[in-house]
Amino acid sequence: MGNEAYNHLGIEEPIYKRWEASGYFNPDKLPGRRKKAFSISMPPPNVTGELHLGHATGITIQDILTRYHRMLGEKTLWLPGTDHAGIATQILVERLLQTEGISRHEIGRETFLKHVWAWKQKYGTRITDQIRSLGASCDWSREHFTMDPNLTQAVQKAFITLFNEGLIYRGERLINWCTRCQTALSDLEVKHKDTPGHLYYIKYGPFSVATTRPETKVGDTALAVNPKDPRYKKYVGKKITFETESGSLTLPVIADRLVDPKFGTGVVKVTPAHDPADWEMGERHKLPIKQVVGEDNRMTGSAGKYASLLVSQARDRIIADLQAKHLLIKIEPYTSSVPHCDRCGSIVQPLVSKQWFLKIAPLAKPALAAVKADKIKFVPERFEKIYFHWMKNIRDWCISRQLWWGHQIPVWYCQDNLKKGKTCAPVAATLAPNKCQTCGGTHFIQDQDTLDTWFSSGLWTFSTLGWPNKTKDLKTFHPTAVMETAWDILFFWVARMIMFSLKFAHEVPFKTVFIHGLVLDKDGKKMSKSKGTGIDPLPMAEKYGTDAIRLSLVLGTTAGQDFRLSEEKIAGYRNFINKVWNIGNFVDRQINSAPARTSPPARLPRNGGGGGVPAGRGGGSSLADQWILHKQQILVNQVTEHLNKFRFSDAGQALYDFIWHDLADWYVEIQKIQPNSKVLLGVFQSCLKLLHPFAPFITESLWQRHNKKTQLMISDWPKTKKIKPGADKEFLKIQKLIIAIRNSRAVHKITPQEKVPVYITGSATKALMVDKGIIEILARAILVPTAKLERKAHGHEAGVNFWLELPEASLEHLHKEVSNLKNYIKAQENKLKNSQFTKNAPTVVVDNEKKKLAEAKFKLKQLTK
RNA sequence: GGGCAACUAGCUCAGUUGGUUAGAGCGCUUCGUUUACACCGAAGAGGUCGUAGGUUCGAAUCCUACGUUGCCCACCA
Repeated sequence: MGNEAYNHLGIEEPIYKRWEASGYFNPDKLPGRRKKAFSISMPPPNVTGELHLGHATGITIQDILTRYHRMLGEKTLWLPGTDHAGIATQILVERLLQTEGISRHEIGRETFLKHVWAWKQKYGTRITDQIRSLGASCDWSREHFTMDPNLTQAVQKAFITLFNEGLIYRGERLINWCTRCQTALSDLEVKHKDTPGHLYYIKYGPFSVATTRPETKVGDTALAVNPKDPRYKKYVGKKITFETESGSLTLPVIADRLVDPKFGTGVVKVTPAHDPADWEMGERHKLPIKQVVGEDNRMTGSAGKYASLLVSQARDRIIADLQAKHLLIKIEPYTSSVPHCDRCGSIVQPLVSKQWFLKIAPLAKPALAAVKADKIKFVPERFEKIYFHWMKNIRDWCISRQLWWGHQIPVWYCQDNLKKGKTCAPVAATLAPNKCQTCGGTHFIQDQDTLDTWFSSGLWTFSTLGWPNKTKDLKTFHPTAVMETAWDILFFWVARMIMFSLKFAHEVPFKTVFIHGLVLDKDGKKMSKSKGTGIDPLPMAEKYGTDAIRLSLVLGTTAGQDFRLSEEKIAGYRNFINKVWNIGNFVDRQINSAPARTSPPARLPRNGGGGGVPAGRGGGSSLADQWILHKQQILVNQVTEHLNKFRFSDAGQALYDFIWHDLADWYVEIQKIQPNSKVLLGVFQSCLKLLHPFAPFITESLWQRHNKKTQLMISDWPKTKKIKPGADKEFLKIQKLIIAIRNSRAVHKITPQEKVPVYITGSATKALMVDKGIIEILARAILVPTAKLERKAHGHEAGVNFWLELPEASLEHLHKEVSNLKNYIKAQENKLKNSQFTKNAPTVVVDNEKKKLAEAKFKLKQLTK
């Protein structure tokens, strides 16, 4: 009975249901008077998302923080939600419709959006259900979606405010255009990949010009050289006329610092419409802009005879034409950095387009200052540097997307004057204005574009609490305490939340940013679904239990550091969970079967030899009881301290070590000899509390065996106390002696069944004999106290010499120890002889070294008697 | 081109402001079904902390170079 391994199946789901039904995920329903508020905003996963280990890591850490602070008695809110994920969701639904042969252009915007909402209705809870299965104790009654009416209201309010302040503007500028997604992208959504290609050297009159994109040469509007380059000084400011693949052309020669004289030939063709650097030069020198690549990835009408060709075709044609005219000097293999769409992976075309932009500098400045002033702290700290660097070099943010799924830009254009060929000033408003302020017209149409998904997520911490309304939640829970996220969305999201929150909520969005690492596969590669190298957390949870998954994602990891995960690791923590389960079974058995034996054996008064056990403390408790209670209190202090400092791994590791190696390996074994079920139960329940944030299911399940009416989730966190040093000293001697005897037995190949007489002698003999029973059983020995040392000892520990009764003395195993001791003593003596050391080192350190030397010498003497 | 991180036992990783004879898990070796647990217990082997210098009484820990790997940022055509 009760001998079965822990089976999480059938345990986790009812427990989660009970938690949720209790209402305690909601801070308003928590019992007791809770003054201090603690809140975390959950980074909203994409509605299209499927739970991966990255989510699981974040959810686990956030849940640890949430459960910990709830147990501390704080008014704790963890607010969940999902993100509409503009591009990702639109692509997904488009593909879905395509399988039915429907294109979104056929059905139109309104019908398409109905399909997307229907999809969201159907599958949008998948990700939140998965988050529930991880045990997340977030307040589902406050769940939000970025396109909820109140969040949409927040987005509109934010946009209109920025618009009216002149921080949002519309303009024709060079942007990143994904020809596949058919939308503009922000700089962040573009990933540069080193791509092997060619460097073409083309004859431009007197110059040789190197380029990787010869097809853009039909869009050239200048040639540029470095102002300091003596080779070309005489050309600067002049116009040159030269032969091209399509006839003769005249271009000005400008001087610009952007040109690197060492690269290529030091002469650059300038194509302002299709290259960021060229665009910048074009602005500086007021160059004409000639767009030759269109949004459809084909050459435009301005490209002359190459018009309507695909970009790649145009390139081949131009090269052929140049060759025919002997204008191509040479081709070199060359690897250059080519922009790709972060979403779909196709090549991004830089081109000029009319888009909405957010002026970022006025927002970035306070966002920088807040972190500099430590109003926001990053854990680990090094990410502040990365944040600063990015913030300082940030450029205006292209916020409009040519998508249908998202927040439609709340800007209205008057149509009436348009007929007369005039344009009125656009108006930013939630609804169409009644009357045009410019012309009195009454017909308006709304801007067709939507906002970048990250515009709405940037408002997340406060829009979910009710902003722009002045709600109680906003007042109570904002700023949030911690933002827990991965480093890969530091710029996308964290930086923008800081800017927006300072702008609109007039305070920081969170006080600490905790950054976890990415989960890598066991070969150290980023997990990838397409490559099949990923571990899917849900089947793993099914197999090993959710608690084991949670532990494997937190223990043995460091903040900000990517870490590897393997199934073996998860199995290891499953074993630990099983250990906890079995300790629970043992505790039950002790309580039920041995209630009469709870009083410990009578104690002899201890002399302790100075600094021993505090006499009054613990009354009738045994040395083992005192030891475990002492260690237990150290554990409470450590776990609390680690959690306060976001050292989740250290906290979990301390628990793992204590529960397995102190509680199970020693104290439980001693309970079989010297039961004290009161202490046992107390220590165990304290462990359940400390472990609960990490492994909520098993701890709650075990807790409710003895506390049917209460929930561990809302029990009080154990209190930290000052540690009295030395309270464990006497028991440590017993432990050492047992280990030493076991060691000797193993070396001498004494089988475990065989109980052997062990002779002990020395000053501590009397004290140790008090716990004779423990030593004899755990070391499988019969202790024989002896007046004096009768032969060479097999060991010296804890103030006694001991030797085993063996037909022949075999002391070989001691040789190594003796030689180690000798070496150590020599090193210590040298150290202490060094006057520089004794002079400079703190006295505590010196004294400690002296003490260690004395101990080693004494031990050596005992062993060589 | 700039920057960041990692390099510690066969493998995966700790090592909290420099101070015990550098730790854990897995794996390995030997032994063991002792009434919580074989998803277990006991004992053990295994590391000159990437390399070379430097600072210091003292360095895995601080500084400087270098090497290897990974990542981020960047307008080098």
